[in-house]
Amino acid sequence: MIAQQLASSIERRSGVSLWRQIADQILHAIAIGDFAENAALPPEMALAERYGVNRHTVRSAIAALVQDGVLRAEQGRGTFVLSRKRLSYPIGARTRFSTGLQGQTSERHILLLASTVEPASRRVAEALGLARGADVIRLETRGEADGRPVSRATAWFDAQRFAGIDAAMAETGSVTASLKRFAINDYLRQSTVLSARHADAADLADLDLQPGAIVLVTVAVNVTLDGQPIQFSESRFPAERVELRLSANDQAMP
Amino acid sequence: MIAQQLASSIERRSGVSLWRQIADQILHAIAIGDFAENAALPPEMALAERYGVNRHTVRSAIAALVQDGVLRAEQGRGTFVLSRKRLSYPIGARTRFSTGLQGQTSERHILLLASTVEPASRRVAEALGLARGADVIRLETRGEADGRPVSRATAWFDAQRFAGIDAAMAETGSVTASLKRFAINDYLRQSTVLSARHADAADLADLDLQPGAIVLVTVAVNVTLDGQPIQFSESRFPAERVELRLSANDQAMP
DNA sequence: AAAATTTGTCTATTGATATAGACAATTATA
DNA sequence: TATAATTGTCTATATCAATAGACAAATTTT
Repeated sequence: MIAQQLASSIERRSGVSLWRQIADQILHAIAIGDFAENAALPPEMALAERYGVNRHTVRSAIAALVQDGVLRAEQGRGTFVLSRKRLSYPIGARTRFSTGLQGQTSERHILLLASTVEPASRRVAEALGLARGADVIRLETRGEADGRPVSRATAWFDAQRFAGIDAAMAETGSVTASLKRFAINDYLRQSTVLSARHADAADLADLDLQPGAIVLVTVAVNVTLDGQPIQFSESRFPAERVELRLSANDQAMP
Repeated sequence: MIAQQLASSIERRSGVSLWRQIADQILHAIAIGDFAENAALPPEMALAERYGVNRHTVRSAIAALVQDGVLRAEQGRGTFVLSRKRLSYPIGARTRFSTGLQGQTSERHILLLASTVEPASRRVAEALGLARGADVIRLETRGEADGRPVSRATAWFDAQRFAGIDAAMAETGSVTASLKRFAINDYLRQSTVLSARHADAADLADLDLQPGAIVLVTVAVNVTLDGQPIQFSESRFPAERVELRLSANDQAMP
């Protein structure tokens, strides 16, 4: 009964192994709340029947999720759900990392992984309104909530105008706080483009994901109140841990 | 030089075959515009070296994309990109299917696949403000642009208030037009929740996707201007064909 | 205490995935 | 026209994924 919601369709000869497809579906069922924390998964034999596969194939899927810290298997008792539901990350004109997750986590912060100065690519130059090849600062950051990585972002700033923002980020752990040092007390998200893909090797490592994981990708431009571009960024969110939420209030312009 | 952007990281023993990972990366590179239409892919040997795999593995990836209509291989010449960039689907308080894609496609419409009356699940009842088990109409639709499926949606309406909306949808092919028959001339999107997952078997068939494809999922509630819930819906967008765009204007409340 | 349920481990076999090498067929280039 | 570059096809082999069956180990139920 509990698992009535679990989808039961898998594809053979797809280039994606059956055990991974099953693992993904279990993960999805947990993510949308079909299984409460500590709830028991259906027995291996029941899952095998449902998906029309061998018990060992189900065991491979479960083993991967146990390895991933999502499930806990106990001999003689059953297999149980460890991980909580996905974080709901609000997104809109006034998207801010820290305030957005309030109430869902007890602790959250942004970690600066690396920063470099480089010539602007076409894409970055266009977004920031700079000449192609102009110096930009690139910041690589990771967002963490309760010790779990929930985002991995790459952000670009005009190197001339925002010289030293890397140090400010390292110190404050906040984009909002860092921008205040450059006399920017408020800013808006001008545009956000959303897509999804499989995580690449670097993201797998940085976000502590298993191969085959999906990331939501947002490409965004932040602007000052009078429309000057400040920041161009690409953020990756692990789809198994985070969902993005557009609420009416967030969508409203200030 | 052309393929300088192509990522070159793949994971072994991940449950996802190497040829599928490579196919996904090529697809992604095309989707973000790294390859223009009719541009030549690097030769098979070059790709094999870049990914550190055998040429035959690259050939499997290319074969899948040729089968999928994304690439065209010509003996002696090379392999060329057929498909265009992703559609950019605007999303916000005033999301409408048809108007949103204007300028990007010459033709677009919504097809009603099926409709049924059923008791409301917990999720649907909560969203629509109905008692659990109350009758609701479920519409299954597919959005098409220039003959290509670009969305697959399931929508629920209060069966009492919107009796006959299935017929209206079949006739008009538009949610906006159908709602006008019920004296609703304007409506807003109250909330949107975004996630991503692998397409299930039904979506693979309906959206004409290859196994392993990723879909963006939006769960949304539409309300009247005074906040009464009208429609609850879950839409799936093939990530390889569609990206979702939040622009400042779309985010603004009217 | 006995029986039933459930996860854990082992062996064996089959099919899909990946590697390796050779050579043919077609097109572009020197 | 010869040469190089590129895709297409074939054979062979190794590894991973999936199936099948049997039984052990731990826990819960009767």
